[in-house]
Amino acid sequence: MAKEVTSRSENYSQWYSDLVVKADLAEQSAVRGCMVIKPYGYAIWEKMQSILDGMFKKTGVQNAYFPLFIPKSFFSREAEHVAGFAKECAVVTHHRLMNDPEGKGVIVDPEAKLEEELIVRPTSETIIWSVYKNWITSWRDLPILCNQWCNVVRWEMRTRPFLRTAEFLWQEGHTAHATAEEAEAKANEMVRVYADFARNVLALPVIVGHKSPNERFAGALDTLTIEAMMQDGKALQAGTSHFLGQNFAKSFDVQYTDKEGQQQYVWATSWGVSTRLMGALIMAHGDDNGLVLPPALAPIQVVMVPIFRTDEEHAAVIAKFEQIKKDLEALGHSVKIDDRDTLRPGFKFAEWELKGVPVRLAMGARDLQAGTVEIARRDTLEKETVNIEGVETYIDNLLVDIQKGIYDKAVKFRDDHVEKCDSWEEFKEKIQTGKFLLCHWDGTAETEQKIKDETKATIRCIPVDSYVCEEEGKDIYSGKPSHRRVVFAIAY
RNA sequence: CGGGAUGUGGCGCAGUUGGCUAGCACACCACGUUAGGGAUGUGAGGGUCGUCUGUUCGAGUCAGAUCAUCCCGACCA
Repeated sequence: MAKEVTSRSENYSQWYSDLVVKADLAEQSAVRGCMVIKPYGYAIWEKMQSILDGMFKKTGVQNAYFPLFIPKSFFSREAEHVAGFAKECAVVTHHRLMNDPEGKGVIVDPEAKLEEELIVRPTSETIIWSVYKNWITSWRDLPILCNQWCNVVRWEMRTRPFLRTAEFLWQEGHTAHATAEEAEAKANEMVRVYADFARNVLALPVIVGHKSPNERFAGALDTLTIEAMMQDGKALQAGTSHFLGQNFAKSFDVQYTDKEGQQQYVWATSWGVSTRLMGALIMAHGDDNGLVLPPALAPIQVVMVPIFRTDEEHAAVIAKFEQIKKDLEALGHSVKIDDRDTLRPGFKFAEWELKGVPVRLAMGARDLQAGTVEIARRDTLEKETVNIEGVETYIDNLLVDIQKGIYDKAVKFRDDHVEKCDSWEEFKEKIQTGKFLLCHWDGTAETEQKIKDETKATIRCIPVDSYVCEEEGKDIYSGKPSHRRVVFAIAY
């Protein structure tokens, strides 16, 4: 029987696409560059949402919702911001359809042309700041800490499931503060939330750092990022948090009266993560048998597959499963008994592996006799048979183990693929083999651009927690003096 | 938008220099035997070949146009 998933070694990108489809996460939709997220894939996204949302709320952030459509004129207020998005927007020009008088089908009613076009949001800064203007008049109104879960549309020229789709789901937080310090602290706090989430829930060992000016968000003074490494050694920007300074406040004239009675512009941040996190998860942990979900994220943590010949055996196994299920649920775990009687056990094993369920139990006549159950862990594919007594405690511990195992494996992989590099010749060669290279950089956009032109590698970040390397040296390309190393990699 | 490629049942493909009722594997449906790692036998159903126009006695096959998709760039979370 042929493998469902193409081997990674052949073509990583093909492997990834196959995995997305075969694991029942998503499929291509009829709309260019968009995808249909299927129930199983969406359950994973929902879980991400609920965990993240809880983390946001602990920092005082509240959810809100702003319109999908943004009047075109809003975009003309922040020049730098628009430069970053104008090229890739979907624009609504009409509001009505009509029957084609010439023949079949419907056409856009030319009478229904909008006076002002509406832009389908590529991000909501402009509309949110036009609203914030009315919300903020006094220092007592600050800070404003809002987040919205929504979809956005960017008419990308090239799309890829979960990593870059024309429409994607995300959350975008937008905050307004009285002082620069407070805003910067918030941007920093939120990137920490992302890093914690990535490491503890997604088991992704991300690198936290600042973006170089070239790679910054349009309109930001500083962009913080979490950068993850995929199994082909390429980088994926998994989340960003921006310190926007007073750019948006000035463009949208958002001022407050301070305690001294002076008019002041507010300071802003924005931060977001998207369904791209799903892509990160798949590419970082998946193997040739399919998805590997960390227990903290898995919508189903334990799946149970009964093996039986007769109705009596079936009933006995299911009864045992029900008991274990109850015990596991009492410990807060999500469990599924796969009681489909039309499929053979081997098929179910393969299917649940494809879907990445962390722990699988199998029980048949043999086990009923012996009072045991077979436990398989998805991350290592190891199987063992344990006594049914106290199995819930065993699984409880096993899930913790698996979570740690997946993370540790990813950390090891990353550490094995990060190295210092001080020779330009070596750089050109090694960067193509899927490595993060820690190199000196003279801090100029020119050098960064030249390196990008010659090798496609970009500065992923100037790290602030892992791989921090403050030391004197010479720029790898220009030879000019440098005070620290930065992370170079080829990115998705 | 530049370079390359592809459109044939649900998915993946074959279909030669135009020729007869468009084929294969998988999936689907029915029945039987099976069930500890993606079972198997028999039978059944489903496509008008992306779209339009042309050439021809005859077009999935040739020509033109058009639409769509994919890959490689530029752009980007």
